[in-house]
This record gives sequence, structure tokens and C-alpha cells, in this order.
Amino acid sequence: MRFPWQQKQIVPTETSHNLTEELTRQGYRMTPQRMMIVDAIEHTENHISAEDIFRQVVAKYPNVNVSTVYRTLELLEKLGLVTKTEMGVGHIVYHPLEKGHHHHLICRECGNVVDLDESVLAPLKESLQQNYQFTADLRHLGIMGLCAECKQKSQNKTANG
Amino acid sequence: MRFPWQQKQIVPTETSHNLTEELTRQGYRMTPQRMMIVDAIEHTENHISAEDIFRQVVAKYPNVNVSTVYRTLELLEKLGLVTKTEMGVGHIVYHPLEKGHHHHLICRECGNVVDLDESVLAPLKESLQQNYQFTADLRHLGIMGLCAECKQKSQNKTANG
DNA sequence: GTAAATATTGCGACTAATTCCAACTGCAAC
DNA sequence: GTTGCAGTTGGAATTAGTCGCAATATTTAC
Repeated sequence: MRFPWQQKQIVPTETSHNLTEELTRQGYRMTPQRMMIVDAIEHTENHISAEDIFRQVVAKYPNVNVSTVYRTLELLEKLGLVTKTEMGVGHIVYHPLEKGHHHHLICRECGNVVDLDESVLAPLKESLQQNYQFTADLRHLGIMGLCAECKQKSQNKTANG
Repeated sequence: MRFPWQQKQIVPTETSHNLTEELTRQGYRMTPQRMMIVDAIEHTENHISAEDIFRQVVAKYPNVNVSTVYRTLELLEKLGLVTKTEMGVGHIVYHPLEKGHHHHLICRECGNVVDLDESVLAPLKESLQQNYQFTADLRHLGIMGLCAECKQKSQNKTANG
């Protein structure tokens, strides 16, 4: 019998190479649980919640515990391998740093998320440094607001009603 | 016998006039619970957490329920009377809008909070509107980072160790 | 006054996330 | 092999916050 983590699909793939290698290189163990968690993170299009990771891992190995997922995410974040982003109050998602870190514009009406290039926040970071001697950590930012479409709609509503 | 909410100190004061008046003006009831909650919000120097509000209210009236605090805060926020700010992931605080809305620079080392004038974020808001047609809601923003002092310290540590 | 309608509250169940601790794993030293 | 130990895990308990619902309070209509 093969245990789930011994199956082909959860052996580290090309894309998971970075996270796995970095973990082992720094003296951490690549346990089956961590393999499955890393795999889930790296096979997501963009970002993924802790809950979703847990769901995926549990499907392969039902005994895994949520706290293991959170601990692994905490470790990966500490090592600078994944980014934690707050997408609106209370909704936290993760994504691997190798895919580049950017920000998110989240529409509070339709929930749509638009990625924002890091450079847009550079002037703000500069200004905070200059005027407040504060080194802002702007790697994980979710900015709430209204997209053009929803703003249009809400203006129509006000005008008509 | 007088119930706690009938005591002088929780009758709406000068500063709580706005919130109380606005609530009643819009057809909401000023219940003893709401009086105590509003009172806590308005007698704080700057901002206050839901938990702290609950602690204060419970001290006067032990039967009050947490959910009442959260519901009242939700209502006040909906009416635009208080602002909800995320001070670092997972730590949410509230403050009355009448005291002016500003932003916060939160040092992740020492935890110090520096208030930031709204105008500093105006260029960013402008740029998001221009380049992304996105109307950013930047009223409640807590920016994490390192203050000058802690940055100095961390650089020394790296240099010596 | 009472009755009906509505607003608000308390309670208990639930979720996401964290923390503590005892048990387990892998590895090096003997 | 087995001992010791740091790293890691599972499970149970805890925390902040949310939700549905029945009970209560207030307002309005009579």
C-alpha cells in the first residue's frame, strides 16, 4: 500500500522546487504534511486561503490538523517564501512570493479583485520615509473601494431613487 | 434602586451628543446598552477595540452580550458615525468620525502608532483613480512597517551579529 | 388601558484562527 | 540496536467574531 503522500502527484514538482528546496536548505524537514501544503500553495493560480489549503490536504490525508496548516504558513511567511494578504477585513489569503508580489484592489460591491503593480505604491513609500521616517511594509496590501462599474451603478441608483 | 444605566455618568454627555442625536434622529432607539457603548467609544482618547468596549460595558451592566456590541458597532459604521481600522492583521479598532479620520503608521517592532494625515494618501488615491478607474476607500488604513528607531536598532543588530 | 407590529437583545451554536501540550519522527551519538 | 534530542504533529482548549432565533422592550393603533 502507498500512503497518499507517496503518490506521484504530491511529489514536489518543477514549480514547488523553490519552496521545498528553501525549506530543506534552511534545515527544516519536508514532511508529508508540508509537501501537501506547499503543493496546494504552488498549484493555485494566484492566492489561496488557509481553509482552502486545509480542504485540499485533508482530501488526500484526512488525519492532518488545521494547526499544521497554519504553522506551516507561518513558517513559510517567516522565511519570506509566501505573502499573507488581507483581502478585506477578516479574509486572509496567501500566495508564493516567487510569483512576484503585488497588491490588490478589491471592489466592496462586486468583490472583484484587480492586481496592482508594486510601482504604484512606490511614491507613497517614499513619502512616508521622507516625512515620517517610517519604513512602510507595503508587500501585502489589499485596498478596498469601488470599481468603475459599481461606482457607475451606485451613482445611477442615487440619481433615480 | 437605580439600574446602572440610569446613573448620571452614562447619560449622554456633550461629546456623545453627536452619535446619540444622530441615532435617534434616524429613527433608532437609544437603549441603555447603546448608551453605554457609545459612551465608551466617545470617552476614548483615540481608538478602542470591540473587546475593550465590551469590558467597559460589562462592568456597568453584566448581562450585556458581546453580539450587542458588535451589532451596535456595525450600525454606527453603516451610518458613517464611527470608523473601523485594521491595526495589523486581526486587530480591529474603532473611533468616532467626529474626531477626524486619519491613518496610522504601526511599527511592527515596538507597536508604536503614529497618526498620519489624510493628505499623504491623496496622491495614491488620485493615481488609482486615474490609472485603474478604482475609487479607493482609504478612510481606514493601518500601515505596518518599522519606525526610525527600530529600524536603526535592527540594522545595528545585523551589523554586530 | 390592550393588542399587534417592529426594533432590539440575549443566548447558544458556529467559524476561523491561535495556543498549549503530550506524543511522534528522524537523525546523530553511542 | 537504543538513547537522546530537536523538530514536528495532532488534538483539545481558547479567542474574536458572526449568525439565527426566541424572548423582551418599545411604539403604534385601537
